[in-house]
Amino acid sequence: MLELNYIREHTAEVAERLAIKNIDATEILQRILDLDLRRREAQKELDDNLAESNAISKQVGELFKSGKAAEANELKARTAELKVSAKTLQEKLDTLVAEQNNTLVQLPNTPHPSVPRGKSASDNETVHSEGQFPDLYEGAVPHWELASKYDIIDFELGNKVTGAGFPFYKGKGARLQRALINFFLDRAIEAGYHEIQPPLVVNEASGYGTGQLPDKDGQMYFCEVDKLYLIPTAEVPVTNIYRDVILKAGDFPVKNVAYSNCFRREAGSYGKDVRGLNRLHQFDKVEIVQIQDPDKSYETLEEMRDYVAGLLRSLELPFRIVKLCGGDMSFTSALTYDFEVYSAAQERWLEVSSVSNFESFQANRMKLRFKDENGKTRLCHTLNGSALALPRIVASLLENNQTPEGIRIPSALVRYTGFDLIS
RNA sequence: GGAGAGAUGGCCGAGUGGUCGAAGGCGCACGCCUGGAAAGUGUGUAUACGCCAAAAGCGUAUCAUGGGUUCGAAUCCCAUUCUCUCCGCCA
Repeated sequence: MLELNYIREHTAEVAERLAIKNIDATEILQRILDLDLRRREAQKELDDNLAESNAISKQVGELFKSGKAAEANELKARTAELKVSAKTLQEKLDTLVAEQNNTLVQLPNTPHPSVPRGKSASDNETVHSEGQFPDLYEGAVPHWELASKYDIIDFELGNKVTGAGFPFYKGKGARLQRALINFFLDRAIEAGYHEIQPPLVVNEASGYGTGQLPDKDGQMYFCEVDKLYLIPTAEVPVTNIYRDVILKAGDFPVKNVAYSNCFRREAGSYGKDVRGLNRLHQFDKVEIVQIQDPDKSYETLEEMRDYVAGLLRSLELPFRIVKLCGGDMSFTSALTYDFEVYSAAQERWLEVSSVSNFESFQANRMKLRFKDENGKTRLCHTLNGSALALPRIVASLLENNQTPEGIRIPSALVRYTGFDLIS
């Protein structure tokens, strides 16, 4: 949620930045300002009303104490009137506040001025690419075929036991999963992140805090009886640790890392996008989350970007970094870098990480604040990134490293897998 | 799942109808003391919104949440949520 005060003082700038996301916000911003004006007016009226009745109550108490019951009863008549008007004024204020909030939450985050304009993924800007496409031998196949050839991932079994999008990992496939998780966690800890094991289900307030609710609730699995949501990413529980928290300036940067299963309904997805490991309902991901001083969050974003690039380099995967254009960015993000690895047998780029700065957008929803050097309470900036999401990494590892003898494991992983070839 | 107890500030904890945003303690910040530190000591220490050009100041709300009683509620009543203890079940 954008900050009301910021909108009030920088209306034109907010409109300009939202235009990068192809949103003409002038009307809605004007509506927010109008509502704000009316809200303040209503609050003033109500406050004055309550102030008067508070004052009278005090007098009444004193009169009773000094035995002047008659005078006290006279004053009581006035409070009866005030009570009625207070009720009306309160309702009016509540309506205006609700309306203002409802309008405010409809606005997505303002993109950073450097975000390229554009409508769709094709307008994204590739800012970096690295690594060589492998020369596959004649007879190389996509990962789903490798999975069954070496019996390491079983999609059929997943279909039987649960449903599509819930594969079993078996033998060296399972071991590879565990190796990747440990590798990613160890690297994050070396980089100064604090390891967290979060709950995999969260309540409604948490879903709201990171912005999955109310707009994207169809994406999450929901336990009706307990009113709990399965997390679509560890970002949700890990960021919500700091809901309603006021940090000290010295606490920055807060760096947490969490491995978790992620659950996504992915309603409406189909075709080659969901083939094999390309899109699952349950998958593994290591997520890095930082909370930072607003003045330093963009430095931190670059640091996180370099960190993720380092991971892909270690895995010897060809990748590119894409700066998302306004039209392709998420609702909550101010600047996002997507990382895509090249999966050689499918001959396509697979998104394996998304690193974003949310500025104060999530913090405002969550009331995540800090006291600056002057003792002023301000909103923090939040950032997060996948480091990394496993399935597509596995897909490209399998495809890119396949040889007639078997699948070669990159050397950085061997001490985690305990084998260097899947055959 | 059954029975009971409880929810107060960063933490502990007092407060059963008015003068309570809330005693006391701890913690924290700044100062004094000290060669330095500890101890001691003094002051300060919630959040949001509003009024004001702004600061100071003032107003309003907030003692789990929502509603009610009352001129007046942290305090009384109702509902909800959560936590704890005991029993049952269980990795």
